[in-house]
This record gives sequence, structure tokens and C-alpha cells, in this order.
Amino acid sequence: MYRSHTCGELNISNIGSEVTLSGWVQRIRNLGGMTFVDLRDRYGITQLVFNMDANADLCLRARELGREYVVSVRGKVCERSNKNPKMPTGEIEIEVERLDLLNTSELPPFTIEDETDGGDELRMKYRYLDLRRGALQKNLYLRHRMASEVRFYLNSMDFMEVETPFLIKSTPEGARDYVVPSRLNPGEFYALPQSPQMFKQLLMISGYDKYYQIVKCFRDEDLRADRQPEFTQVDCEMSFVEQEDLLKTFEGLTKHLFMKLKGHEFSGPFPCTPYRQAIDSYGTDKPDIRFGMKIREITPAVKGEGFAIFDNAEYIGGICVRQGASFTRKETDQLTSFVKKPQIGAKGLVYVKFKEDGSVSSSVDKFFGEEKLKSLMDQFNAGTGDMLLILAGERRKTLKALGELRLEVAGRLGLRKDGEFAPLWVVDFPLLEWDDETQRYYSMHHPFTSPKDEDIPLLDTDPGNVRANAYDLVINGVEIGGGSVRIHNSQLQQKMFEILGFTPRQAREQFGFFMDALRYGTPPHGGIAFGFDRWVALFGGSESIRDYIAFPKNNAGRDVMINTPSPISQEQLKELKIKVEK
RNA sequence: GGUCCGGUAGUUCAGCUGGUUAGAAUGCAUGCCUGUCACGCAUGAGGUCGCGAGUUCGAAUCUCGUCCGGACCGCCA
Repeated sequence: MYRSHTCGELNISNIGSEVTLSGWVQRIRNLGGMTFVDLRDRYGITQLVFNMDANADLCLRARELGREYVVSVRGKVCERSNKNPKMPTGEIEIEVERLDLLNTSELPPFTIEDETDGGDELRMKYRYLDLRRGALQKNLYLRHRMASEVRFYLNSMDFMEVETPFLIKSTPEGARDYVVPSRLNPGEFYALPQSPQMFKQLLMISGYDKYYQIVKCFRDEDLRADRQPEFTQVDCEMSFVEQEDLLKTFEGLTKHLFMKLKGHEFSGPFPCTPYRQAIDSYGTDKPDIRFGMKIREITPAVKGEGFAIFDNAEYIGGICVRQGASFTRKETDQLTSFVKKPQIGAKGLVYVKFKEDGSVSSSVDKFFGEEKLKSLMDQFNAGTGDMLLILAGERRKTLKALGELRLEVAGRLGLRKDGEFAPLWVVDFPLLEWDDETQRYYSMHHPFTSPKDEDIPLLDTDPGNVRANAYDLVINGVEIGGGSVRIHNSQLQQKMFEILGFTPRQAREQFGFFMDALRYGTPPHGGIAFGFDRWVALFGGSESIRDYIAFPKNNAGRDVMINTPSPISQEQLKELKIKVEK
């Protein structure tokens, strides 16, 4: 028998018991006459004690152990004379009677501690060692518990989990596909799913009216700290529902997870804001509403007053920073260089400070009198001590820059608090987006998203202004999930493909099976997909999803542990009838 | 496709405007130590300064290229 208990469960109540423990050697403290060994498994750490007086031979053997050796010990649980209140097992130790060395270990390249000395690069290469660390084990356990609670909740609501294929068909819409060559069909390729979208809709057509799946999805796009080439979605779909039903159901799931994993209860329904309003007030479709500082447009108020930068701008807007008048010149300069960074792209920053003594100071005093600036103050409901930050330029870009500035300032002021969660439904997304480069419309969500009934007439006259029955769940400025009510009418679906620039023939080739299916009694349906990795990271308190994935890829899509992607042999290529260009 | 940051001992880092033998901490090894828990003390080993070229009397340091890692913009229905 390797173990009777784990290294995390013994305490004062077990005193006197004979136990067997197995695990890894965390650390050895050799005091000469006696030696302490910390034994670790994923449940905790238990101190082993060896004494020269009691058993010199055993004690000498214990001193020979090294870090990460695997051992099994038998001994008696004893009360410590010096207790350690910092650890759960700190009141006891094991007086070892028998020590079995199960395996030795090379010296690890970094320390297996919560506060490791290893850098990212090294830890990724030795991921299996990194995963031994408590911090990572905690993250993966959180992930496991969240997945369990998702299943528990959805199962209890009569959802059923159905698997869908990974080897599917490449489609021209959306992200780039990962592609898999077919040996049995030379020159032809499968694609890995970007999401099981059509399959879950087909399941609705098949009558599985409440479906979910915790499933891998694949997108061949450039990566970020919160984007992996393969990622996990909680993919859901329901039949006989309207948007309200969907939001209510998945708000329920969200609240359940918050309750079970964060002990956090929300009073009342999540707030809901139309896309248009999110853009106007926050400069983004995924606003962080843990704090206010909403963007306001002031174009009419300040345009045409002789300040060329404003007079030539399509849009002028700003945010009000409470108590911002105390910002130093250095700080406002830093904010100016922040907005001028190429990623933000603003030309400059105008500030107006309303000082405690009632005076106003601004970077545009030359152009605007004190009275004019004070009337601006009223537009923002600003008081003494506050500061306005104003940007001007092209409407879309300026709003986006203001959104970034808002986050930057809030970050500096500590308004984006860690333990606080502010969920938000963003609804009424546009159905389509115009692309200048290819001169055509693209689906903002995907081509199966239904337009709002009242906007359907606009499909012919003003497609860019058609709103969709589409929604995102945003928490603390992170897009956690998104979905829509789908099109369940084959004529409307066909029309969508037309608007997206497909000829009837192309639509037939790409989506024929799906349009056929729609004709066989498709129920009204809709759904949502949650970015599971991001959700876990949000709950775990990190921006990087890599810390919550057992074996992640780096920002070039490489797995540096197994060193892939990698070339394949000439034989494999030949079999697949593939020639590689150099 | 683009921008920025980094690469020096096993590890994390310092090393200024180029100038003696490239340092610290930690880890590791050895010795001492009977209540440690980041044990302590002493001694010691450990380096192609990512790689290549250039500038220079002289390069870890400056320049260019390249590789690797990270962050971001574009991209991600």
C-alpha cells in the first residue's frame, strides 16, 4: 500500500495513528541531530521528522534525499512541540518508522514553490513541473469545479450534452480555419470547427431542444494573452425561445457559477445596454462598468469657436475624472503620451481642471473663456476638483481612444477593483459590418443570426443599420460570452447569404445541407457560447488564460514543451499528396 | 503585416556615457548544528554575456542582422 492518507488531511485529531504517506520531497531541513522533510502531494504538505537518537540509520537516509524525490513513508502521527499555524497540517508531524525511495529526481530547473524563481519561458518548457506548483494546481482545480458546476446547472435544467465532430468543413466566413488533409480523399481537407455552430442548430432541428457542450474550438488567428489557437467554449442552444428567455436562462447559469465559486450573489437582473449606447458611452462594445466615467459628446458645444483642432473634428468628446484636478502636470503629460501611442492613435489630449479655489485651468485657455469651460463642466455634472479629458477627431476612432483612456485613468485611480464584478448584457448588435477593402458586408456575429423583425425592411434599403437579435455577456470589460437568436426560415437565410455576397450557387455549395435542413420544420431557436478559458481566468483573477490551461501554446501558437508545429516526413507528405513550398 | 520590451551563473536579476579578474540573491555541493518550517553558520563549484557581422586600440555595453520569449495594433463571424 502506497498511502493511507494524503499529505493534506492529517491534523491534531489523528494523533497516535499509524499512517502511510506518499509524495514528493518539497524541502529538507537538516539540523544535524534531526532532519525535517516536507512531503508534498496535490492535497498539501506534511512534515516528516527523523531523529538521530531514535533511528540514526533512517535519519542518515533521509538526509540523502533530494528535491522532488518520490518517497513513501510509514510512521506515527505526533503532535509537534513547535507548531506552525501557517499550514493546515502544522500541528502534527510524522515520526517516520519506514522510508521507501520510490524514485529519484533530477534537480528541477526552477523551484517548485508557489513563488517560483522560474521565468515563463522555462516554466512552459517544463510545464509538467510547473503544474506541480500549488498556484497552477489551484487554477486547474478552479477550472474543473467550474466545468462541473456548468454541467450540474445545465443538466438540472434538462439540457443534454451532445458531442459534435472535429473534422468538419471549411467555410469562407469568419476566422481562418485550421485545416486537416484527408489521405482517403487526396487534395481535400477537413477543417477544425471554429465553433459547433451549424451542428448545434441541426440538433435543434432534430428536436434536442436544450443542448450544451463543453468543447474545444479552433481559430487560426494571431494570439494574445487571452486568446489561444485552441480554446474551450461552453456551447449552448435552445429551441422555442425568444431573446428574453435566452438571456434569463444564461444569466441564471452565470449567477449559479458566481454563487458556487465566488460566493457572490447579485441582486436583481444584470443591466442591459444597446450596442449603440455602449459605443457612445464607453467607446467599446465590451465596457467595464465597475466605474462610471462615461464618455459624453460635446461637439456642438465647442465646435466653431476658433480652435482649429475642434473646428475640423467630426467628433469631440470627453470623460470627467472625479477629483482629477489634482493630477500633476507630469500625470497629464503621461496621459497625453498614452493617447498618442500608435495603438491608441489620438493626436493630442485637452484637459480642463476645475480647481478647488473655483478657478479653471486648461490646455485650451487661449480659445475658451472661463465661462465657456464652466458650461462644459455642467454638461459633465462636474464639480470643483474634477477634470475633463477631451479628445477630438474622427468619430469612431476618437470614441475608441476615449474608451482606452477611460480604462487607463480608471486603472491609475484603482477603480478597476479586483473583487468586484460588474456583468452587463450588450444587446442589439448590428447585423452586418461593411468592409472597405473587399467592398461587401460581413456578419458581425455569424451568418445565421436573425435580424430584428422591425428592421427586416432595412435589409434591402440600408443593411448597415439592421440590428440583430444578438447579445454579448461582458464582465469587467471582458467578453465572456455571446450569442443570438438564429434564423429559422430558409428564405430569410437565403437572403442573408445573398446580402453577404454569395451567389445562389456558392451558397448551395457551402451551406446546401444546412438550407435543406431549415426546410424540414425548424423550430425557433437561439443560443450562446461562453469563452470558458476567459471565464475561469476572470474568476481566478488573472488576465492571462494560459495560467488556466494545462498545456497552453505560446504567442506564436507553438507548444514549446513538445516543440510543435514541426515538419512531417516525406512519406507522410507523399501519402497525403501534399507538396511543401520552400 | 506592424510597433514596443526582454535574452548575462541552474534560476531571478544588477552591471551607467565602451576601459582591471563580469557581480548579488537564490539554488546546488561539502562541513558544522536536536525543534526547523524561506532554519542558521562556514566553505566551494558554477559564465561561448542568445547567435552572427560591424564600429573601435578595446564590446556584456554602441550599430545592423538573425533566433528565441513576452505585450500590443491589425486580425479574431
